Amino acid sequence: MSIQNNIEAKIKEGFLALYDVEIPSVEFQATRKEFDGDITVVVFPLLRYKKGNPAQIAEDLGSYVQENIKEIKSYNVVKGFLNLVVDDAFYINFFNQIYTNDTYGFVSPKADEKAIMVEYSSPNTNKPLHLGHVRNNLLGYSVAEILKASGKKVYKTQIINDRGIHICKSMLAWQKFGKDKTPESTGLKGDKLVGNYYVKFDKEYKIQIADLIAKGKTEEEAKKEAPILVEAQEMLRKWENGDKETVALWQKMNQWVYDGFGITYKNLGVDFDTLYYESDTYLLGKDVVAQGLEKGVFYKKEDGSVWCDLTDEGLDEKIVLRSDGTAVYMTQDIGTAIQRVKDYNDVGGMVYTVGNEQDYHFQVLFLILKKLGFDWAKNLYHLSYGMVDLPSGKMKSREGTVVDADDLMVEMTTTAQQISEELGKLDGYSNDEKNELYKTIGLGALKYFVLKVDPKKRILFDPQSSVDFQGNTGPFIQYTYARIQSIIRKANFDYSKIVDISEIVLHDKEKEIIKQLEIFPEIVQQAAANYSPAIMANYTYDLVKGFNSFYQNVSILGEENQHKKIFRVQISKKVADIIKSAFSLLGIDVPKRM
RNA sequence: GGUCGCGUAGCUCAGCUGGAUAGAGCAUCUGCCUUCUAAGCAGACGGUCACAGGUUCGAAUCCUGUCGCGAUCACCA
Repeated sequence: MSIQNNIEAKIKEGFLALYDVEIPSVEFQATRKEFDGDITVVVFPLLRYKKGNPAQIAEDLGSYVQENIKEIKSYNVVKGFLNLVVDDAFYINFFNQIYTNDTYGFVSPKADEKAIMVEYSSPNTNKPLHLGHVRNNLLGYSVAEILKASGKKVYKTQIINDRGIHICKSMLAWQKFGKDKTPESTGLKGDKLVGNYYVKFDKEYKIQIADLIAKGKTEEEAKKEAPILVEAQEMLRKWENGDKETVALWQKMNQWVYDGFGITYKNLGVDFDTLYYESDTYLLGKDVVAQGLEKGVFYKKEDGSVWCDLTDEGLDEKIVLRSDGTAVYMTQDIGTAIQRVKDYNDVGGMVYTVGNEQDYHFQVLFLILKKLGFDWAKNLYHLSYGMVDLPSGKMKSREGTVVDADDLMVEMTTTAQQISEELGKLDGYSNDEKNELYKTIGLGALKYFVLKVDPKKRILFDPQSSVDFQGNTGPFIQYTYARIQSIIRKANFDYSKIVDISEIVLHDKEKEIIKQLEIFPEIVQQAAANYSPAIMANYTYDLVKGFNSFYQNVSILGEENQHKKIFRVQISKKVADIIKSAFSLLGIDVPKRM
């Protein structure tokens, strides 16, 4: 039983004994540091059950608790707050208990529990990944890892948007303007090469529009009639009809893109358990629509199009099948969701990592799946995140105002290298080891920068001022980890034995750290429940701040009392372990030195 | 216009399932490397928690309205 549960039970018991009234719950908070104590009982809410002076009630309860719980050393009352001082022995015991637990804070998945499928990344295959995708990837990966740690079985997946008019645009432009160019011949990453032709298409398209307008067409007409667009549409029709040449070209260029993406994913450190391709799934969902029609979930309009009426739910009517019988985006998403549960029959819920411009779409999708009667539909979550904006505004691929994912990672690594070289602490490291470290630090800075912010908030990224390496940053936390590794390397004595409670008196800083360690399992659960890597990031920062203060103010290896020395090394090691665990949930590596 | 989200220090963000005097980092300014890594520590400065009402013993937090910013409301994806 945790100390808090124990106190809660005794407060209830005491309340009954003192006032003959039963209370349903007790409100706790950590004691603010300007007051003496560890745990605080807020008495105000109890006044509902027993009228009186809150300070007096606090006094009575404090006295009762102190007498009945041996870990409560003393108490004091400030207004309606009952501050309880917990005995050192409790914290030392607690620490001893978790010290050797390598998976502290993590819950292993239960055999009979349903799995969650987490979708993220889901790029279009006509252009390279940019900073927006980076946020998506980091969020999706991290939430998947956090869910795993919280005790869920997780499948990571994506739906690759590998078909459609936008894909045909880059295919067509390549055919027209770069037929002999390949990743091999140009030395370009495949996704970059293909992306260049997507931009090229847009340029050509704009020229043709201007041309048509000059010849007297309206802008609207020009946009529809530009020959290059008409050709792209024709190409899409050919693809849909299975035209051999078109399909072969599509396969070739998509493969270039996949090879490029593969490199980016590897560098970013994200992975997937299973992949879905839109070219396989875009026709799915039509049967379901037919079934939904029978059930009366959908209805048909005169022109043959099928709709779902969501006006009762405060939403609009939504089309689920075109009048010509073809699928729309919504049809496809309905079909894909169902397909996934068919493929992985232990899946009981899904998380979709998609930007907040699609909030409405997912609201509708989830509602429709519920109406269709799928029991897993209640466990669908849209992990909606804010856009990443530049000081100049929104990123636009076609206009070349994007921050490229590969370039960004290189820049971060270079910055890490510059700082490391200035500090010059890496004597004895080989070039390979150094380069590996620069990557760890650079990516750590980038990932932490992105993940520490609440997902639903938009991020402003200024390439000029770039990402910090000091203060509340990834490298700051990595640095603390590296320092602890240094202590462990230097601790050339046996510190494996558990320290006896009677041998030491806790330093305030040590107590702070143990309290922080105590809440780690709760933080994992909280981060999972809120789908929020930011909660994990901010926790780690608090833990590290506490440790640094300890490190700078208290001697560890220089401590003369052997018991204290051992205990301090153990605390340091445990903090390092938790940093590593917490950062692994954010997808961030930690270095042995830096 | 309807709907949804956001608005906290000069800047970037915590805190939001209501509790004590609203916290960090960056920037600016003071100290601290003959002692375990100064990417650090200790401190100073900095606030009408967008605004106005309401609920409550108590509101940055919950409710209503206003303003500002963003997204969305396609037989596009």
